[in-house]
Amino acid sequence: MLNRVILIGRLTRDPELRYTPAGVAVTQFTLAVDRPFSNNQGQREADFIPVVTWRQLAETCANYLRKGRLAAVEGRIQVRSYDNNEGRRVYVTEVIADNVRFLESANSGNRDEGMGMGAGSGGDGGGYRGGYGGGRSQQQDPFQDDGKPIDISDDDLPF
Amino acid sequence: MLNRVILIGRLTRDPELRYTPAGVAVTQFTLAVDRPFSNNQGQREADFIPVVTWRQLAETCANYLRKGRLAAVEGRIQVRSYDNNEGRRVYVTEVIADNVRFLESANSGNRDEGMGMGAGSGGDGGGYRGGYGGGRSQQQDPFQDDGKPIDISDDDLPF
Amino acid sequence: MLNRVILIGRLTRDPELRYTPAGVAVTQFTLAVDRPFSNNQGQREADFIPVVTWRQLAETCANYLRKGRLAAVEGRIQVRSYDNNEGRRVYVTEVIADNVRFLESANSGNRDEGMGMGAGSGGDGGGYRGGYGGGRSQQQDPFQDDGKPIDISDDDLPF
Amino acid sequence: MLNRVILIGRLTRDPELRYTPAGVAVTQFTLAVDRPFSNNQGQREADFIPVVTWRQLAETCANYLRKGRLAAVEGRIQVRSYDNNEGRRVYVTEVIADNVRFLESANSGNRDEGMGMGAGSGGDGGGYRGGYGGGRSQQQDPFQDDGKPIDISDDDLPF
DNA sequence: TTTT
DNA sequence: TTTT
Repeated sequence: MLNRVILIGRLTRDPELRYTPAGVAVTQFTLAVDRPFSNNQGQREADFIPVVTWRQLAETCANYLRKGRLAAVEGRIQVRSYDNNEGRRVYVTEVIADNVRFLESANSGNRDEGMGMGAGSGGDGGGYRGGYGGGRSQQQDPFQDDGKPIDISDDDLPF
Repeated sequence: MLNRVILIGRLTRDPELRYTPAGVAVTQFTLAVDRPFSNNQGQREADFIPVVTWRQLAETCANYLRKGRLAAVEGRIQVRSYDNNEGRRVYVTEVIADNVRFLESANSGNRDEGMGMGAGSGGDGGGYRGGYGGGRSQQQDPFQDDGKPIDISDDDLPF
Repeated sequence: MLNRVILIGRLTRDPELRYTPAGVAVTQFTLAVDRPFSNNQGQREADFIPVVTWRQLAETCANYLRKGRLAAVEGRIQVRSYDNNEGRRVYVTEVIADNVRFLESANSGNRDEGMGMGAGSGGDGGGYRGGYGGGRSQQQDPFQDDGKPIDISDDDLPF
Repeated sequence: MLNRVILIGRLTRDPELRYTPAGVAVTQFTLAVDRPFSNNQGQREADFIPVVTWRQLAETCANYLRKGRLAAVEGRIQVRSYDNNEGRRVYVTEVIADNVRFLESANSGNRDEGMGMGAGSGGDGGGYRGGYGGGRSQQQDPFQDDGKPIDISDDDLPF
C-alpha cells in the first residue's frame, strides 16, 4: 500500500551499469549507511544497502556516482527471490530508487580524483548542482528527478 | 534537493474539488494528524495540515474521501505566498500529494454514512481496495499510484 | 547517515514475540506491501518485508497485531548476516521499527477473529485509537510513539 | 497518527539560537529546497521551509550550521497559530526536526565564511563527520542522532 | 565482498 | 513459507 525509503550514505564501490536483454539500463550500487548508535564495543557499524536504478536514472548514476561519494536515495524496498545452485531459495532485498541526489561532486571534499579542478576552486557550492560532464554518456541535467510532475502555476490555483 | 512528506490522519471536512482556468482538476482537503505526545494539560493535540492533489488523483480523492476518513498521504511541502487585501504578505504551506491511500472505506469502521452496506457485511477487508463506486465520476482503479513506474520483470535482471 | 522507511501493509501471520537471553522483548512479523504496479501477467504482486520491534513496542505489537491486519510501520533498514550450516554467508534485511500504527482494530473490517467484540459493534471509529484491551499484557496506551519527545508549549517559543 | 518529513536543502541564513523562559534551547533556520521541476518561465524555484530544533540538537545546529550549508532534516510538520496585532489569526507551519545531518563542513565547498579554516585546507573529506570545533558551546559528537535507541547485539536475537 |  |  505504501513503501517509501530514504537513505543517505556512501557508495562502497563504483556503480555497475548493465542492460537487460531488452536493452533497458539498470545500475546497481551499495550504500554504506552508518547506524545511529554504537555497538557493544563502542564502534559505529554501518548497514550496506543494495540500491537499483533503472533507465535514465541508471545512466545518470553510472555517470556521476563513484566509490566513496555521498548520495541521497529515495525509493521503495523490493524483495525478490531465486533458487541458488544448491536448490536453496535465496531472498534479495534491494531499494529500487526513483530519485538519487549527488551530495558530493568529483571536486568537492578531499576526494580529488584528477578532475582538474583546483582545491578551493570548488565552484559554486558543489556537486549537487552538477553539470561538470565527463561521464560515460551525455545528459542534460543529471540532478533532475525521474518522472516527477511538471509545474502548474500557483496563480492558476482556484482556491 | 529532496522534499518528502508522509502523513496519516483524518479529513476534517469533505474534500473540495475545483478546476483551474485551464481545466485542470485540483482538490484540497485538510488532514488532522494527532501529535505523538500530550500537551501540558495532558491532552493530545493535532496538526491540521492542508493537502492539495492535482489531475487524476484530485478526481479520485474527491470521489472517495470524506470527512472523518483515515488516509495516508505522500508528497512534498510547498510554500506559496500572496498579498492579502490589507497589503500583507501571507504564506501558505501545503502538502502537494502524489500518492494518497484510503485506509477506510465508506463501510468500514463506525462511520456508516448510508452507503447501504450492513454493519458486519464489511466486505472483503475494506476501503483500501475500493471499487464500490458511487463517486462524482468514474475511475478504473482509484488506488493506483500517480505516475509511478511500470513493471520490469525481475527475470530480466542482468545481475 | 540517514535511513528512514515507512511502510503500510498487512501482516502475513500473527506476530512472534520472543525474549533475548537478557530478557528484552522482540517481536517479528512480516508485512505484505502491494507493489504500485502490475506485472507482466497483469497481476499485482506484493513485497514481503520482515519487521522487527523491540521492548515496549514489541509487547504492544504482539498484543494488538494479528494476521491480516493493516499497519503502518516507521523505522530503518538493517542488514545482518550469519553463516548457515552449509558455511554460506546469509544476509538478512529487516526493518527495525520505532513506530507502529494499527490501522485496523480487531473489530473493524470483516476480519472478526473471535476477539469477543460483536460484529457491527464497530466502536468509536476504530482501531487506531485502541484501548480495547484483551492482549497478552497490560499497557496504558498502545498507540503511543516509542521514545518520542515530550511537549514544549508553543507559548514558550522565544520567536 | 503519522507525520514524517525529510528535507535536503541549504540554509538561507545563519541559524538563530534562543532560549525559552524555562531555559530550553531552540534554534530556528530556514531551508531552501529546490523544487523538482521548472516553472513556466523555465526557472527552478525553491520552497523556503522553516525548521525548528530543540535542546541538544538546537545547540548543535547553532554551532555547526551556517548560511548556505547543505543539510538533511528529519522531523514532523507542526502548525501553530497566533493572533497578530491586527487581530487576524496567523498560521505558522514549521518542521520540528529530531534529526539533522550536516552534509557540508565549513571547509568543504566554496562557502568559506571566515571560520578560520583556510580555503583549500580541504580537511579530512568532510563535514558530515564534524569535530572541527569552534562553536558557541562544546559537544562530544554533533553528528549523533537525538534520542535514538541504543544498540542491542544481533547475537542476542532469539530468532 | 564493503563507505568516510 | 506469505496479506487483502
